[in-house]
Amino acid sequence: METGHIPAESIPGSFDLQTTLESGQTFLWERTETPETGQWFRTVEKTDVIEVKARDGGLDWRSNTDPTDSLRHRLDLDTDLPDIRSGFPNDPVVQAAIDRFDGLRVVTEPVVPTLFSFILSAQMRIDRIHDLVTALRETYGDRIQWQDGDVSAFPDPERLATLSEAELRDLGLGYRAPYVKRTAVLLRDDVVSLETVGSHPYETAREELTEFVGVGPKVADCVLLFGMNFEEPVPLDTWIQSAIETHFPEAEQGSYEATSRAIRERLGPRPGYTQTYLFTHLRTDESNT
DNA sequence: CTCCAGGGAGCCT
DNA sequence: AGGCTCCATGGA
Repeated sequence: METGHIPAESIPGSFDLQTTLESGQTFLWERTETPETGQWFRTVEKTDVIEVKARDGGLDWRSNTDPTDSLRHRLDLDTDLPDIRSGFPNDPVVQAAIDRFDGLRVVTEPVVPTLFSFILSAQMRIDRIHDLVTALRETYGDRIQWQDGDVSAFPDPERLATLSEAELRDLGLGYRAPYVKRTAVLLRDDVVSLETVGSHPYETAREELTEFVGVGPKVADCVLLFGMNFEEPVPLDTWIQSAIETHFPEAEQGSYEATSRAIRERLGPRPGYTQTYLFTHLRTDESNT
């Protein structure tokens, strides 16, 4: 096992590890918390196990490989966060979100697990999405040997494509079970290439992602924002729709496509970042203003 | 009991 | 293109 540290001085602006990993952007990390060791987060990327812990504004890490480059990319540690936040619109609810969440960053997680995660996300609470992603990992993912017992990687499309709809329903996926299987087949057979999608402009890429089953415009936006490093997507989920009604009523245009363009214009140069702050704020604020 | 959760597919006009 | 209806599951 290797260990190391990513110092705060190398990160432009602050970083809140827990909020970033537990705000519904990614479902691929497990939190392990003990009084002796503190709060660690663990994920598996192919055959690499990566563990991180916040310390002194930076990150301690433990891994079976040097994860520094991967972490900097996944957790957006090279982005000048104060610069991003200063571009947010001068709107009361947006400013309230900024005040509450200091070091929230928008992740770029491995795209295939992100795609399946957000297919599962339809009409589900965030804790349950994480539970289902974990169930998929632990039931059908490859085991990677690690310190105190094995850990599980997210199963690849080839594996998921071999599963029956009934096997997926047994995990609690409900009506999303056939979506997962059919999308896995499309990926396995390379009917839709994620690499090609990623090379196209935002709206084209979103349209192409909806060729997967269980992927409409909202899920596609989440995949582009949290898995493919696009800056434009503003996923219009129930929370953001509600925020539009209350705070940006003129952006409501009837259709997803038109409303998406209108709200994007109102959220500054990095709409996806603004959206993530808004979503995290509204979802966790009881007064809901 | 009802209502809701980071929606989308299938089918209708 | 746009509007309906149905879809599993678990928690409040």
